[in-house]
Amino acid sequence: MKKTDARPKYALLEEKWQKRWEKKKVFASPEGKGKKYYVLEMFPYPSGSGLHMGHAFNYAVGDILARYMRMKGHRVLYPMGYDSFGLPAENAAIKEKSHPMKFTESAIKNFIAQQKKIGLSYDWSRIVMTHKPEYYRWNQFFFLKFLEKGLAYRKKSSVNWCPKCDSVLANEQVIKGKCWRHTDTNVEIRQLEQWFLKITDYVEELLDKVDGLDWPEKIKTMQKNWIGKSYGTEIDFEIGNERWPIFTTRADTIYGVTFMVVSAQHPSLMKLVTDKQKKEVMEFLKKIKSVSEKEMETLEKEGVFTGSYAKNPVTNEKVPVYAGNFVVSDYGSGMVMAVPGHDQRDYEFAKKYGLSVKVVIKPEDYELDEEKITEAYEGDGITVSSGQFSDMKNRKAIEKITHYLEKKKLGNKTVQYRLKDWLISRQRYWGTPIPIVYCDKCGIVSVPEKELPIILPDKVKFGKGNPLETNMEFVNVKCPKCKGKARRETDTMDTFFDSSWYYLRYCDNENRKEPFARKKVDYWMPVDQYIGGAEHACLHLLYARFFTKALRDLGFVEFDEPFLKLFNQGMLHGPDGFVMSKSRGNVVLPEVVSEKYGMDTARLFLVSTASTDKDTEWSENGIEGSLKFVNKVMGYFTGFKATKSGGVDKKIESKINKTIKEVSEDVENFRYNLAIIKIRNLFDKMSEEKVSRKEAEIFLKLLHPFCPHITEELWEKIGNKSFISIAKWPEADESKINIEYEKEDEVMEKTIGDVNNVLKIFKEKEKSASKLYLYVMPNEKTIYASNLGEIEKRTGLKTIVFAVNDKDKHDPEKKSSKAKPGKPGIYLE
RNA sequence: GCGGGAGUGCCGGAGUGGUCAAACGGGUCAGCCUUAGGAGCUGAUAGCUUAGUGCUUACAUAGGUUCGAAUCCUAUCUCCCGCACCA
Repeated sequence: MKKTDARPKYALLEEKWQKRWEKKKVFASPEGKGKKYYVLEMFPYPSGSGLHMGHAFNYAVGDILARYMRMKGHRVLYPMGYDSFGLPAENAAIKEKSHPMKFTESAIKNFIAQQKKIGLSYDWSRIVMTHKPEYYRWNQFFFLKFLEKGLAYRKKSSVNWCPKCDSVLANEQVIKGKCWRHTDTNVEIRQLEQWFLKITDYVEELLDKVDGLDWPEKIKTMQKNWIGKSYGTEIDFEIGNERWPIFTTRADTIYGVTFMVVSAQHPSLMKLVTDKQKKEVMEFLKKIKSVSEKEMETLEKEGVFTGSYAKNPVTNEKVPVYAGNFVVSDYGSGMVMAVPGHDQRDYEFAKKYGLSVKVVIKPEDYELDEEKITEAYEGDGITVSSGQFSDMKNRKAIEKITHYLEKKKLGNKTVQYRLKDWLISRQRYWGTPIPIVYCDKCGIVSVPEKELPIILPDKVKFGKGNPLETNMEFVNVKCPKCKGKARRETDTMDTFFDSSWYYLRYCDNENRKEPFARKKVDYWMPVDQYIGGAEHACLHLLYARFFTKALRDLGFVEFDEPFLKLFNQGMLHGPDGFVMSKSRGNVVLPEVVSEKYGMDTARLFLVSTASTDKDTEWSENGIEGSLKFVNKVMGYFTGFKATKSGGVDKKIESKINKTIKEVSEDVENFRYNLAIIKIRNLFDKMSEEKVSRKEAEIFLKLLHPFCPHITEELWEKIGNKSFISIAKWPEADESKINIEYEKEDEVMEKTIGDVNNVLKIFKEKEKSASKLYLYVMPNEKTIYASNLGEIEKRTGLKTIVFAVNDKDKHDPEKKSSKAKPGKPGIYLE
């Protein structure tokens, strides 16, 4: 019962300050002179369930930094907004027979209220919501600009289709063959005509500039892998009378090709299938389609002969062409040359279908016997049985063979990327309408800029298919060019389009004439510190980088990279050990925690258990400790009496300056947990000594980023009229830091420890003592004397200090002879 | 399979060549205060040993480098995360 009574005390206080901050616009961030600092958290998708402790943790991390930077004297831009378009709102609305608009706006309201309760120092006047026409009209605007520039295009191709989303997905949204939102739903491949953004135009820059970013290595590696650059050779094989290009990184093994494999999903597969083989191939295709999800992971390599033969361009040998389930259709050209001697997958396939294995590379230090090998040799070595290319290092052979092919116009050196163009069409309602009209006469026609925004109509029927198609007023339009009958594009944009530039809109969120004023963006951008989870490594973070580069080339911005520094805060796990999420049902709500302990306690606790970049499991086991500390601080300042000036304690002064220095460094490096330890430590020292008002204020300032509400309250209580939120962060005076004091403390600790140890032994022997005699070096006498109170308190003994050379000291057992510098003789009685 | 990260005391976790039996918090135990305490304060919390000492064993496991390792190297095991039949 007792534990829960923190709420009334702190709730009122929190509310009071939150209101004052808002009323006085303490966190407004106008442009101006002085250094700017842009702290940004990935804006949330406003889900109906509101935010939980995991979000609170994320935002607390940013808020602490923002508050620190503000006090440091920077002009801090710290905004919040909502990624409010998207499928979940649409689905939830359908389920609850509501409208996504209604659903979303109430969710946002709820989010804002919750975030305000956490005490986050956002400049709310800069709010951005992507579902508002004032925002998404600029999506449409940018889309048209991209189209003009050739960065947006429409193409029919195999696309990922999620049957549960009822929509296509970008490659980045397909995870292990499943939909990112529906992890139990297999993504299907469909041939559709869709809108793409040419992210591949920037593939080289996206790859190159990753290295220069101050981002976690992990994220950088993930992006690089996603882009997946590999060097190789494109080689034409003749099948029938047609040339079929394939991609390989191992041109050196071309003499070892014994068959070819084309992807079973290859769009032109049937061209290769002879009449005789048709039946067999069809059966095979049917079979691999029915493979369940589970089997996908351990799938055996399977295939079927197509009936065709391919001519090896170097050897002129004819090898059979198989259709196989292990060849990826959309990488390279969807067909591979198979070299079972030097590729394990090909080897397995060859063994299964009785195809021959040829060794054309042999290791330098041992022999390979074609007949006896049990696996492919994938390493480097010397080429053998390779005609004019025999007897050379295989790496060299790659060059030679490629060169030979280039000369004969049968192939060329190429680079392959895994990255594909970004598919942005979605067959769903709750998103930005794509500003395009299809005219029978004129074809694809852009909506003129001055007609923007194309407003997403309210009235649609949800059910099967794309809801926008049910609103005829929306669909049926006049062609902007010929004024004839035309049909509006009903696909909407991927919401990652929205989140690709929201950070720019914060800089000038109310601009009605343009997406943002160049001047303002120049002032604030790039983002100095971006904070968010790692799950966006290959999604949002990649798209946003691409967008920035595209906008740069369109003349909208001047910089290359949007986010200079990225910090991945750890995931907060629920009490059950799993990542906290509504769907798992293990969420802990900030309101509940705040009610029990107060928000400052919760904030303090969240960032003090572990380093903020590590995953943490939520448990209230330790929160009592934070509450105790907050209570102690409150108590201390309630009865605070400053010493009159002149009574400055050098020791405290040293400690304070050291703490300022270290806490500043810790905060700047997200070592909040360590900063808090040092703040607590300082507090312990301060509460033992006499402290001036200035010193007390420094303590409050150090604590403020973590516990903004109580520090405002106490700041006011000790006589300040302004806000501590915008007070100046203390500067450490390093000349005042004296390590001698620390040593003194250590000596004192050691002595107290020794005394307690003796006491313990006394107790075991059932002896008792009430007096402590310390025999110290003459020059140390004052140090011990000044710490007498401390010693008495912590040992519970009446203490008398003698210098070893005091003549009339009480020393019946001659313990004074044991004394050394920093280590007094001890006698108990 | 590839890539990234991690394994520390009863627990959460600091610490990345000596100042380490290891910060800080939690828990537990003991003492004080007290009518009582779930509040506060003090101490203890690897083992043995001792009037404040000394020793042994410890930072996943096994080796190694070093005057010296939780910290560096090698191998192994375990866990987490990302990618995954990319030719």
